[in-house]
Amino acid sequence: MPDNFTKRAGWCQGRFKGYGYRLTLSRQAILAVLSRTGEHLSAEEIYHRVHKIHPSSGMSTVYRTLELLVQLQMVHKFDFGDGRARYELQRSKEDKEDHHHHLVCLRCQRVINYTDFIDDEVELLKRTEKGLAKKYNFKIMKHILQFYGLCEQCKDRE
Amino acid sequence: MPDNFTKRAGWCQGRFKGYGYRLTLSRQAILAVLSRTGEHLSAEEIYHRVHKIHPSSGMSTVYRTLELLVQLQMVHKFDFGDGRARYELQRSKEDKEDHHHHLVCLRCQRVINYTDFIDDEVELLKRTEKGLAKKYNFKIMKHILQFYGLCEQCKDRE
DNA sequence: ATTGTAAATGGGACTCATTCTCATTAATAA
DNA sequence: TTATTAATGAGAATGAGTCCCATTTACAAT
Ligand SMILES: [Mn+2]
Ligand SMILES: [Mn+2]
Ligand SMILES: [Zn+2]
Ligand SMILES: [Zn+2]
Repeated sequence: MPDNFTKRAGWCQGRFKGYGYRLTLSRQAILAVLSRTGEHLSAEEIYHRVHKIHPSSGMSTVYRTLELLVQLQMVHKFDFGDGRARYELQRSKEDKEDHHHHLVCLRCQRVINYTDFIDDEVELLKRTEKGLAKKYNFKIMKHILQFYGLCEQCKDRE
Repeated sequence: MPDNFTKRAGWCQGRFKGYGYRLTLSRQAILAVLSRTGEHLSAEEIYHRVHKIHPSSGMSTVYRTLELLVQLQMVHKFDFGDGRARYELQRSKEDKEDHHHHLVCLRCQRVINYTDFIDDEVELLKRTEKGLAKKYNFKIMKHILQFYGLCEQCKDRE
């Protein structure tokens, strides 16, 4: 009986192969790492975890693969403002349960996924997108909405 | 009769001095450049324009001054996803006429300021911030909301 | 105007995330 | 098995931004 992580990794691998790319050991390891975490990992953090599974993988491959996964929309790439990109696996393409936004602590870099208010937000964003697209004749492809501040642990410190 | 740009630059200089900092030629030049543009300039672009006014200014000073201006909230720093920060003068601290969000072209990097829907957006953001602050005991200090896509000129190209 | 002083500067060395290059390896189809 | 060619890993290169420090400059006090 495979656990959820393993199942998810398997599904990802299938999807990946479906696009016609070769499923190498490095790529398997990267997908495994992304599948089994809920964190927002940097390329370096991913590299370290991949290294435990498949020590001969290199940083170049990690970057290359992440870039590819982002392009295939299997992974989301975020910039939380600390100078290094973060990556997060797209869980269900059929959104709803997966769709969330982020709260980022400016002090400890903790990232909280939140789904509260998402419905209101999504509705407003859709409306805004439609209005902007028409007024500026702009094809909107994505948006970024993030809140920054101090988390519970950091706001009282020192 | 000083034009608007000159007036704005003068106002900025006064504000800057009010904080107790020395008004050097480099700083004057940087404020002048920011005052007379509506664009979202990178540090390098600012450096080039400053160089025309005051050729002996260096990049270090441009970066240092921008950092200071951001800290004083006289300038906003943005990341539009192309690997270099952009800077924009805060025009009126008393918001309203100044408050806007951004539409960013992924192809030509053009940035459009828009104020449409701003009221709705601001209201939703305020509500969301309040809810998140309570639920996650998080002190929210700022947010980022940006739309990305293809501008009028780029969407039809090839 | 002159001077004393700390603030600010400029330029070049440095950092560090990411990208590039290229000789070698390995996944897949035949 | 083998041929093909995508993918890799190591390390060099890139480039935005930061840091250091000897020199200069703004400006307050004379
Ligand atoms: Mn997330
Ligand atoms: Mn703007
Ligand atoms: Zn924190
Ligand atoms: Zn464009």
